[in-house]
Amino acid sequence: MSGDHFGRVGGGGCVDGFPFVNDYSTLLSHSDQHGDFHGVDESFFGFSDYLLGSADAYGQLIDASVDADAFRAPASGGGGDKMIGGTTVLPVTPNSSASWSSTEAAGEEKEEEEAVVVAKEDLEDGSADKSKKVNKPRKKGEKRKREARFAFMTKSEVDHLEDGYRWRKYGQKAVKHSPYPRSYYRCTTQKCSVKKRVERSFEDPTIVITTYEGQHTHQSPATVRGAGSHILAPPPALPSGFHQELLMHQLPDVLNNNQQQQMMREFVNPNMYLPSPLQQQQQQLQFPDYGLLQDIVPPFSTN
DNA sequence: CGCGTTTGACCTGCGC
DNA sequence: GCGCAGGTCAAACGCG
Repeated sequence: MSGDHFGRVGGGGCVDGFPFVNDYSTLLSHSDQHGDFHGVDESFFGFSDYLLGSADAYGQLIDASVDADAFRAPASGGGGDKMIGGTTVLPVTPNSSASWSSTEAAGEEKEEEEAVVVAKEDLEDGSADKSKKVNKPRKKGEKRKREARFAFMTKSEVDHLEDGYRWRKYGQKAVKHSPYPRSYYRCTTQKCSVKKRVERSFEDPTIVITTYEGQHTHQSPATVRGAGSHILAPPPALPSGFHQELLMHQLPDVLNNNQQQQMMREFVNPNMYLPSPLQQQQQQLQFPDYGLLQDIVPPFSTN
């Protein structure tokens, strides 16, 4: 456990000096998948699977780098000393060679560009052949593109958490061994291919597991419209007593602080990053029970 | 009418 | 090769 601690959520609502109205305990997971992503992929899906699996296995997964007891706590419904009283962002992917260095990230972008080109060609060439419903044929041997992912658990009564972006649901699937379905969302902004999956933990139905994939290529619509503060307003549809707590977040230790911060901003909402601690404080105080994603970001913004 | 959701069908990757 | 599970598509539908 000598991993880099690049963020710590104080149990009393303090994050490295940043006051938090909620004592979010966060532990996110992230994976970067490109080339032969097997190792990383496994770590990611392993993580997901463990979330849905037994607590023991769950503990096993993170045993290598994380205090299993602390990790297990969320599944127990956050009893006792508030899940991970002081959450430590801990290294994951012990065996993973995955890295999120800027060079690799750039490589992935390139890969993605190529994918887009291919898709375009398919569209033009195969426009006449639309008999096939789904499917743009991929180059042979080409693996399905997977963008960097970023997952976190949230204790929430609502499945789809507001994060400032607009999402369109494009699918829903039953999850094996879980009574709760998994929903698939895509960012509605054109040219933005960010996706997100939302599912509920079957072990603790109060926990929502959200997985982002890809990076937004635009500003948050809400931010653009509402000059920054709009997105922080609680959604009107929130039930009374709405409560959500971010349970976990985890970033690979191969990232340095700057990269982690960057990821957080890109994955979640780049506009939620507020350079001024005072602004952060004001916003958080203003909306104590909402905006989990905003609340994730500050801890990583404190360098 | 535009936008978002629902839902069944289809495709892909992977393990056996 | 086959079956399963995850992921995606798109028509149909609902809502404001």
